[in-house]
Amino acid sequence: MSKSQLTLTPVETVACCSPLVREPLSAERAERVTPLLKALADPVRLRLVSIVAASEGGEACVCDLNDAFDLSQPTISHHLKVLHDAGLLDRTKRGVWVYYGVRRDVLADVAALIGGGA
Amino acid sequence: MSKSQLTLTPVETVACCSPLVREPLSAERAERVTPLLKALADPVRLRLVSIVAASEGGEACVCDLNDAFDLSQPTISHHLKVLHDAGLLDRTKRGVWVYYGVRRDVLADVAALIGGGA
DNA sequence: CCCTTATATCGACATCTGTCAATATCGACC
DNA sequence: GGTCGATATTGACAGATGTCGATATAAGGG
Repeated sequence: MSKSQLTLTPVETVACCSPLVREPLSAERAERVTPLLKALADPVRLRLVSIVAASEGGEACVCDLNDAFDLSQPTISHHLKVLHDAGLLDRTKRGVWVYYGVRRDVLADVAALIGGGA
Repeated sequence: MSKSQLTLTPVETVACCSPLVREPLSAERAERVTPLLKALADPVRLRLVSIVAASEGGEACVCDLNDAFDLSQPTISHHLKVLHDAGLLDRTKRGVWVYYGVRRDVLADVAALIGGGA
């Protein structure tokens, strides 16, 4: 690990340490991991991740995602941005379309943090 | 399962189904699971769960939890209530003290939902 | 009984968040 | 270059959330 502990991103932080139940989480680690959980803690975003993850190749076009919800296009775009900024979704532009792909490794790290001691 | 799907609690819902990445989460399931993630998606509550879970016997006294934070006692009490209401922590009163214990099974179910396909 | 100690509830407040309509940007195609 | 379709950004607003101080409740000890 070349980066200083002080500059770890949420994704790096959640990947680096023992699960919740092993030893108390430090305040700094908790602060850095929380954005990932906040990103998942919304019904629309949870479904977005799920739809993307369950799609072939683990990615889906925004046009399809918009159709899956009864929400405005800007709202979906906003939620996708939140998930992307958190590091949970990759973004790829192909022609006019944008595809979001799930970071399964990050999901797995989050899961390991929460349930790693069970 | 004796209860109707319509009355499932968050804890029951998260325990019952396939992970995010297997098949798209329905809107109703997403709505029912989200409270659990919201409960975890706060740095103070994440640390509370961690401290409780890492304690001997998987439970800790509120008095100790208060001391671990630079926050007012009502604030900690509020966060513990959120975690308890979500079904993540058990509450036991022993004499004057209240002990909160972690529901490892629920944590495991949440983890399985998020990372179950990795 | 009263007092003390532990925990919860209430009311208030500032901040954060989800949503939309309007608008901007970016690519492709004519 | 102009237009059109796909996605992002902006600004506004209502409602949710985290925090506190003050107060309530509950249990034990004198």
